[in-house]
Amino acid sequence: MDELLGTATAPDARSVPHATPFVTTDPSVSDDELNQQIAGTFTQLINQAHDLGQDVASHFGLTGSDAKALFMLSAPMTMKELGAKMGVDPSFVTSVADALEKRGLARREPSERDRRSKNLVLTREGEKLRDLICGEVMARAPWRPLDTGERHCLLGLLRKMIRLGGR
Amino acid sequence: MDELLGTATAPDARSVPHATPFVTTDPSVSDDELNQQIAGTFTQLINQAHDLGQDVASHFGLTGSDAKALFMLSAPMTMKELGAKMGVDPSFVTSVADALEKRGLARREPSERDRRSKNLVLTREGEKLRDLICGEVMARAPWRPLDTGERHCLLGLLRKMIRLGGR
DNA sequence: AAATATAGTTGAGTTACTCAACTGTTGAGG
DNA sequence: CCTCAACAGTTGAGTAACTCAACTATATTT
Repeated sequence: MDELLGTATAPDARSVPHATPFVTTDPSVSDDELNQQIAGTFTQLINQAHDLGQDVASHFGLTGSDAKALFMLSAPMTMKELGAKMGVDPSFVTSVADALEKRGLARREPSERDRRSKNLVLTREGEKLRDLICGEVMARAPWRPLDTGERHCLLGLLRKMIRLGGR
Repeated sequence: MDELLGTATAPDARSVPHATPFVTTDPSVSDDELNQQIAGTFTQLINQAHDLGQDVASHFGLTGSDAKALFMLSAPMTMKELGAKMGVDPSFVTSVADALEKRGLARREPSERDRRSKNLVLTREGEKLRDLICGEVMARAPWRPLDTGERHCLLGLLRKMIRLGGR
């Protein structure tokens, strides 16, 4: 966890691996303007992505949260872990797990190490549906119009934002 | 990896104005993997940004939607326009407008051209609060760790995604 | 053995919406 | 001018996506 930054003094080229943007810094745009424009497009994109998720999920008869959980359960994990990964309260994990179990997409398996905790495991059905949904989302993902190079660049920027922007 | 640096072809420059990413396309990462990783970081960022919005809004005693509306009302507009901009149902605009009006942050002004429609206008208070919130959000925005060049690059990519990725 | 912490559940409440049905206004066609 | 469909906004009911407080059943610490 603590390779957080590598170093604060590292050159930019290293901080965003695989994506070294050589940019024509346009001096006609002030920093404030730039930030405003990023804020605008960013929120638009967030809405777009959110709607995409909802749309695809409901198309397959799931709520957005259920689909999100399905996606994250590629590897089995305990309720607590899923809650942490989804960033939600444990009680909400219960209702999501209930929903998935009711549809036969996942099951709770008692942990052997700790009888308080339960592992969530996808069933075959669950895996199949996850793959279907995943494919549909990818096919309509917002980065569809970007070429490979641009995608690498995007990933680098996203990672830098997450590493340093969290909290 | 570095040997490819700078070999990116010039034509890319046209596709994303003001942001010309010369990218080291790493062949060790498959397209599928790349997309998966983008999907993961992207959803993480979306959550982060969403939480930021909620957090700042509630810190100022507003709901997230109210703050969003406040931000978008920099220029006055009709309910319908605000609904379109926020991407929500007209009926929800009513409740947001009610909330803002009740707090004295905005008021409904009857349109002169069309007596069915009403313009939403921020009060002085509304403008002050919007600026406060805006400042707070900017100070904690996820692109905080990006330098100016990287921000231009990001904006270019975001715009390309919105222009071509939307429905 | 007792006290405390932890994993998960239940129930109540909130926020952020949508949808269907209604009111008052407008604009186009007869 | 009159009608009538389309439209802006509102109301009320319902849903999705949560949180919070309180509880149960284990686990860990003392």
